[in-house]
Amino acid sequence: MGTERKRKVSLFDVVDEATVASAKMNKSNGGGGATNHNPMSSLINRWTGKPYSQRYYEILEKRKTLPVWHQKDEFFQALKKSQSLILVGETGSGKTTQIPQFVLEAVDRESSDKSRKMIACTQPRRVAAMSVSRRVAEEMDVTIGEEVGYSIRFEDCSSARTVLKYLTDGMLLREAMTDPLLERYSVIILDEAHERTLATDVLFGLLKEVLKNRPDLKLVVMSATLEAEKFQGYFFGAPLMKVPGRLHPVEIFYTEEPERDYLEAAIRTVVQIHMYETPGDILVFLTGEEEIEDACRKINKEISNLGDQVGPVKVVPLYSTLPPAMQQKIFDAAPPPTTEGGPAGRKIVVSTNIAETSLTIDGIVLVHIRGQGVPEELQPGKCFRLYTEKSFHNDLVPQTYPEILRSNLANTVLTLKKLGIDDLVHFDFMDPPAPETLMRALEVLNYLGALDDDGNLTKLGEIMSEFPLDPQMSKMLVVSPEFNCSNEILSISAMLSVPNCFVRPREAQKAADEAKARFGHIDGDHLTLLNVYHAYKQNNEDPSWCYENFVNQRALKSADNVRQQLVRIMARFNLKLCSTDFKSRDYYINIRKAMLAGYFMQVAHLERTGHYLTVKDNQVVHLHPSNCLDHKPEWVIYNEYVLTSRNFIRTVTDIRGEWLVDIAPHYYDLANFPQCEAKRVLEKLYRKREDKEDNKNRK
DNA sequence: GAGCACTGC
Repeated sequence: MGTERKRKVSLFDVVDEATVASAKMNKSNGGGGATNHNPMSSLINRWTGKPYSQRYYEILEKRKTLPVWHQKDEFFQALKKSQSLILVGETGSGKTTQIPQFVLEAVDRESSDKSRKMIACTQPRRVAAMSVSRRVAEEMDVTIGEEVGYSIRFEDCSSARTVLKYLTDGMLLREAMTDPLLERYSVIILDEAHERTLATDVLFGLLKEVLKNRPDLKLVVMSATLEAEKFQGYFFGAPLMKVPGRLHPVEIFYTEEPERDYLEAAIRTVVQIHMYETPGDILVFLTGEEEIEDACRKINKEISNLGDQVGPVKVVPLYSTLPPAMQQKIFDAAPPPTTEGGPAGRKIVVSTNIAETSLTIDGIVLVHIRGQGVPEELQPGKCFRLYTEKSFHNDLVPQTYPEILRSNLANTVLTLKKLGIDDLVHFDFMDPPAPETLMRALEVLNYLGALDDDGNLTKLGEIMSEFPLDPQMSKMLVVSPEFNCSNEILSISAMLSVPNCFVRPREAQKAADEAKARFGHIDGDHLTLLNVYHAYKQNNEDPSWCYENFVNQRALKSADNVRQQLVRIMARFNLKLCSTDFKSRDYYINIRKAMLAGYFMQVAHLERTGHYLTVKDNQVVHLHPSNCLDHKPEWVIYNEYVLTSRNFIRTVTDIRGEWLVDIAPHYYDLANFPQCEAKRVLEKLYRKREDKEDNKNRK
């Protein structure tokens, strides 16, 4: 009874005025310390049942300066009135951290029922889901993973107590596959909707359906100004609320002349900022992992060469394949001065575009960018652009074409089928893909046996849809036990799912090529990848072994992670984990056959002219020079078709024509096969097979 | 004889 009363008193809105007053009072008393007598300390945290910490009040005071706070009541009313709501806010408005808390407060007012449903807030990127949820947990004075949590691939940091869950859009889509009405949620917030990821677009259409069937569910779509009216029109004319961004003075500097070597220019600029600018952290944008690691090393080296005349630095890389614990380092504080009163320390974050939007790193005041992102609203500071002003206006065209209009949809269609969407043609996409693209996807899934001839999901398709992989790869995995090699196919799938594991530094190309050749398997690149994985495990995942053999340890570690996830899914469907005896001559043959069972649509045939032609669509292709074959096989399967200086097929493996006829006769049905050399060869193979069967029957 | 990178499950 007593706790009930305390809880009611402690609701956020009641706390507001009083707490700020108390925080101010504490501040004027000399602030902060636990020894202070806080007159409001009797206020109890609604979630933990304990008094709020001093820090809570300090943070609350800061939160109240965010633009979004001035529209809190307006938001409550809009949310109450309408099932869906569009919220437009620029970076810096505080929407990502505050709106979910407002929603929580609104829901909490309506019902304090313990069996209440969760609030979901989606983000397009993992780092954002993780970092924002931590921030919100701190603001609410609760432990991350308890009342506030997050769920991303490989890491579920939530519990039965969780009431507010941040997750990636892809993760929510996964959840919808087992819970099509998303019944564990009462409110769904789609953040950064303007990014229009494939998952967001599918969620749009799905949620439109779900809202009809669940009058109790509410949807908040949050977006930057772009296309807000389009969202409004799409979501039944939902009310639109605008939140201004925080205005920060950001000075922008351009280079006078185009930079020849932007990496070198970036490093030079960072060093100069560190030497001459006022304290504040630095954020640098570069293009990729290798470049970032390289830049971090060089920055560290250059600054340590300067000795004591400059402050200490902490250089932190940030990119998606970095393990989460390393990504968290971007939130570490800048190092203190080495000597008392000496030059200030600085944190330097060197990042890909994952930090470009939707991520606020405290203390960043100097932004230094290359590329198309324009994070001007971060905080007061300076932005150094390593290109000319002219180039900024003329050359940097924002790419706004949604992913769904650019992608192969086989995987998306499989997901939609699993979600119970039968009529894809009439599915309410915000931007419908071309019908041919959908038809092509349906056809591929039918050939793979995931859909029957009526377009219905088969048992096989249902299992395939559970794997976070392309349908070809899931098919190969699901059938691999029939070829007695699921362990090996698991390893190959994992290796194909991570960034290229072969490192080839400019200064040691020859040594790197030699190292790669030692893993080479004459039958193809897939088997070479298998060799690398086996060698990595046999050497106990030793980092120095990786370094000496020019393989990227992070890629292998991540492959191992992916493999474990795939193993769990295999177990869920009682798919047997098995291997052919390594000494058997069938060991590699079985693996190659299993791969073909998934990739029979990605086959090329060597013509007498010496060129490869892809089957059915007859495109001239070349083996990518990174391949490790010592011969030109008559038939190959390939993992990727890359159009660069020529048409290349990359990651190729030798397979036999006979297998095509045995494993995928439905695809290699010559009745609808274009005239070509491959067709004539296949005709012979079919005749041979018939003869064989005749002989058998005669015996 | 070689275009790179990034995001998500």
